[in-house]
Amino acid sequence: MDKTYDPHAIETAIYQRWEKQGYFAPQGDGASYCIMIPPPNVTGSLHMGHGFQETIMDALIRYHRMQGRKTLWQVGTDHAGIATQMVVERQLLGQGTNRKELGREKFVEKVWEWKEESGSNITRQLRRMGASMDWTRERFTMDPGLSKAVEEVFIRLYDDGLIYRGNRLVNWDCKLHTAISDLEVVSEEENGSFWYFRYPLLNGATTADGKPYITIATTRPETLLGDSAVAVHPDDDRFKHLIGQQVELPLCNRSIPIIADTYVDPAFGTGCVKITPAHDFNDYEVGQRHKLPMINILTKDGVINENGPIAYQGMDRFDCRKQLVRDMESAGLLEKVEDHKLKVPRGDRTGVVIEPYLTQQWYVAVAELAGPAIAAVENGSIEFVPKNWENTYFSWMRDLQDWCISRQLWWGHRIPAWYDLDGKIYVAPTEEAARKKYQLAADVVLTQDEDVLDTWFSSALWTFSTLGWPEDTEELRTFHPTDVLVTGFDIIFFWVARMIMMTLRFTGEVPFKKVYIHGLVRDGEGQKMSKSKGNILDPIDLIDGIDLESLVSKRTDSMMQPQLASKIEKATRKQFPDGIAAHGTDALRYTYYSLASTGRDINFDMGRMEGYRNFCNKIWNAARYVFMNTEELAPTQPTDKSHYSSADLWIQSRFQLALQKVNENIAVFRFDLVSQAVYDFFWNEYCDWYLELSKPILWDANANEEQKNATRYTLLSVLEQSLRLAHPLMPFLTEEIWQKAAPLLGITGDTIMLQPYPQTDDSIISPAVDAEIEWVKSVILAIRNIRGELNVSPAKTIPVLLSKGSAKDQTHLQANRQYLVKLAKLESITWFDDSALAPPASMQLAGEMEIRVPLAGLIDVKAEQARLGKEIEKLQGEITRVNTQLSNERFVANAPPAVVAKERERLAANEASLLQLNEQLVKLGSL
RNA sequence: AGGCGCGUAGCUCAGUUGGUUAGAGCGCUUCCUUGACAUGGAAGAGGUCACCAGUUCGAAUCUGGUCGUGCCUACCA
Repeated sequence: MDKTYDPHAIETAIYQRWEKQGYFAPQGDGASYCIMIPPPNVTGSLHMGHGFQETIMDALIRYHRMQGRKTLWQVGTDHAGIATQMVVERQLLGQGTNRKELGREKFVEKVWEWKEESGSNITRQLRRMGASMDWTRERFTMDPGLSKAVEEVFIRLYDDGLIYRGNRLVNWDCKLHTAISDLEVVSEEENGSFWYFRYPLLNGATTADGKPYITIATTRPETLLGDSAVAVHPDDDRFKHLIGQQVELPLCNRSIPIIADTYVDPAFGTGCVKITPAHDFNDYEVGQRHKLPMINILTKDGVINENGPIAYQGMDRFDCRKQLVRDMESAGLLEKVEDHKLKVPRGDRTGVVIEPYLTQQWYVAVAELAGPAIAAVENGSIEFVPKNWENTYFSWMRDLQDWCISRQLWWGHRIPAWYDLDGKIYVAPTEEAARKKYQLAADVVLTQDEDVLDTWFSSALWTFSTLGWPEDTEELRTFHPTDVLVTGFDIIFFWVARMIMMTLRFTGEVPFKKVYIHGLVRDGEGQKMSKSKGNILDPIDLIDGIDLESLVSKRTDSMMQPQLASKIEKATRKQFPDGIAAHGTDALRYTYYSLASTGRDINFDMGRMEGYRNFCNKIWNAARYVFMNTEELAPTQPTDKSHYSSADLWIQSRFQLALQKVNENIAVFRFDLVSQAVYDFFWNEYCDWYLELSKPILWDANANEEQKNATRYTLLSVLEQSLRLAHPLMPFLTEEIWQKAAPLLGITGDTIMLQPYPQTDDSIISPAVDAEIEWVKSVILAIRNIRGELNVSPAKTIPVLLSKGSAKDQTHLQANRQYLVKLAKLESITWFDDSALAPPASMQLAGEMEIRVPLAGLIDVKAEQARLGKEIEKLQGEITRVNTQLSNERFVANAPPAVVAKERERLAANEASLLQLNEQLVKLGSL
C-alpha cells in the first residue's frame, strides 16, 4: 500500500465495479427499505445542495442494505418544464431561430435531443458521489410509464370533479407566456414610486373639503386604463357622501362609480383606491363583490391591447407607465409622487415582473385532497424530522388555494382534454378514447388542449408512478410506502405536500413514513451560494481539486455584471491562492455528515474538509500498520478468551460502544453525531491508544505466540469491523481496504457493500477492562504531562516511582507494566511503600497514587514548584466551589442523594490531592 | 404584520429529560522526523454560553423580556 491515501486512484474504478456487478439492486428477502430520490432536473448539474442530499440518502441506503433490508434507492430525473424549455429556447436564440419558427413538434424534438445530450451530466455526477442507486430502474417524469400515470390521475380527478377549468386571475409571466403558480412567484422589496392621481368628480360633486376631484394613490399607474371603480371605506366620513357618485377616468374618456368596500384601509394612502379587477388580485375580489366589469388591458406580452385608449395601444406596460404619468402631469392631474418601497412579484425563472392576468386555466380543487393529507401527519402516519416543520406544513395545508396546473408551454405532459367546436370538454387519454368515452359521432371535430401540466403535477406522483402504478406491480407491493423522504424545506409546499395528497388519493397509502428536512448548504461565512456572489463551490471540484485559474474563470464566466466579475476574481484569488486541492469523495461526504445536525443550515467549512481528508489518510495508514503485522501470517481467532490482552478486550468493548452510538444516531438522522462517534473511536481510541498498546506485545520477544496472535487478530478484526461501521459514510476507502482485510480473516464476499453491518453484542462491553485501560491512560498522561511541562526530551527514557496507591493500583501495575514502559518511555518503574523515602521529584497524581519522576539532572526545582503551584491553585478553586455547594443546606436537602454523594466524594478526593501536592511542595522547598 | 430558527473558543459547529472542571475539528503556542501516518505524534493556551429578569438547592439547558441575525408566509392600493 502507498504511504499516502490517493482517493483518485481508486474511487471511479470501485464505483464501476459496484455498478457492473449489480450490487445496487434490491437483494434478499428482508423487509423492504426504500428511498425515492427527489428527481433533479434532467438537464441540470450537481451543486452542493444535491451533494449533501445524496450523501445523506446514500448513508441511509447503505446502512439499511447492510442491515439485510431489501433495499431500493429509486433514481430518476425530472423534466422540469419551464427550466428546460428556457434553456433550449436560449440555445435556439443563439442559433438565430426560435421555438415559434420551429413549431411545436420540431421544438419538442429539439428538447428531447437536448435531454439525451445533457441528461447524463447529473447522473454521472451522482455516481462520483458514490451514490448507490439502482440505475437499472432509472425513471424520467416524461417516460411512457410515468406519462401514463399522469394521464390516469388527471382523468380520474376530472371525472371525480376535482379538476376543473376556470377563467380567473393567474400569475402571468409575460416573457414565458404562461401562467405560473403562486409558489413560482418570488416577491422582493424594491424601490418604487407612489403616484397620486386626481380623478375629477362628475355632476358637480365635491369632497368634504370642497375639492372637485378625489385623489387616489397607485404604484402601478398603467393599470388606470383598466379601472372599473374607485373604492372608499363605507365608514369614512370624508367620502361617505360620494358613494354612488361617478368620477371621470382620466385619459380614458369614460366614467366609473365610487363604491364602498371594507377592503379599503382609510388610514393608508388617500383612503381612496382605484379598482382594477382584471389586473390585481384584491381588486378582482372587490370586482366580484360589486359585479364590476373586468377590463383586460394587456396582451400576453404585457403590451396595451385594444381595450386601452388608442394612444396607448401597442405600448409596452412599462413604457405606458411613463407615458401615462407624463400625460397625467400635463393634464394637471398628477398631485405628487413619493418614493415608495414595495414588494414586486417576479417569476422565479425569468425574473420578469409577474402580471395578474385573466385567463382560462385548469385547476385542481384541493380541499378534498387536503383533509386526508393533514390527517396523515396529525395521526403520525407521516412524521417530519425535525418535528417543527409539521407546523409549517399544517399552516399551509389549512389555507390552501386551488392549484393552477396548466402551463402555456410546449415541454411537458400535454393535457388530455379535447374540445369540440362549441368548446365542450372531453377528457380521455387519446382522441379515440375520448370519442368512445363520450360516444361522439365521427364527424365531431376535436382539438386537443394546447397546454401542458405543471411539472409538479408529475412529481407529485413520483413515489408510486416510478414503481409502476397504475399497474399493480410487485415493486409497488414491495416498496410502497417508502421509508423516508430526504429533502429541503424549500419544496415542502411544491412537492412534499402535493405528494402526500396525490398518493393518499390514488394508492390509499402515505408516500413515505418520514420526511427528513435538511438545511441549506451555505458558504463558510453563512452566505447563500450564488453565481452573482461568486461563492459557488462545485462538489466535483472539491473531490478532484481545481487550479486557481480554472476556478476563477468558472466563477466569473458569463457574468451579467463585469464589475462583479473582478470583485469575485479578487476574492477567489485571496481565498484560494493555490486553487483547491483534491480531497476525494469520502472526505467530502464526511464533511457533509459532520455538519448535518438537524434544524439548521450548513455552513460549509473547507477547514473541516481538510480535517476529514486527513482522517481518511489516518485510516489508510492505520490499515498499513495492521497489514504489516498480519499479512505474512494471517492471525486466527483465538480459541481461548484468556489469550487476549486487556488492550485487546478494551478496544473490542470500545468498538461496541461506538457501534451503539452509531445505531442510535442514524435512527434519528443525526449524522453529525454518527460521524463523530466513528471519528472518535477510530482516531482517538483505535489509533491513538490501541495501535500503540499493541506494539509492546507484538514487539516483545518474550510474549507467547498465542498472545501475539490474539493481538494481531484483534488488530485486524476490529479494523475490519470499523470498515463496515464506516462504510455507509465513506464507501470508497472502506471498500478498498476491506478488499485486503477480508481475505486475511477468511471472510468470503465480493464487496463490503453487501456484508452485514456490525452486530451489537453487550457481552463484549466490559466496564472492568475499560477502567483498567483508563488507569493505564491516566498514568501515561500524567507522566507525559510532566515531560511536556518540564521539557524533558521525548527521546530520553526516565525512571518512575509510584507510591500511596491502592491494591487496585498495584494489580493494574502488575498487569500493565509493559504498556507504561513502552508508551511513556520509561527506564524503570519502582513501587515505594513509603513515599517519604522518595527522592526529590516531579509529582503527578493518578487518583490517590503518586507518580514521581526524579528530578536529578532532569529538571529545575523552580519550574516544578511553579507547575505544582498551578495545580494547587486549580484544586483550591474547585474545593471552594464544592464546599460552598455542600454547605448550602437546601442543596443537601433537595438535590438527589446521588448528586450530593458525588459532590462529597469529589470534595474528599480533591482535599486528599491537595494535601499530597502541598506535601510535595514543602518537600521541594526544603531542597 | 404574523410564524419559525439562530446567537456557545479566533473560525465552523456539538452540548440528550436542568446536576462533575461546557466539548470537537480547524487555527494558535511549545516540543518531536521514534520502525502506520508530518494529511503525523506529545504537551498546552483559549469561553462572564448575546443581554436582563424570573423559576429552582442548582440554568448554556426551563419561563418572560430586550438586542442582534437569518429564513418562511401574507401583504396596503
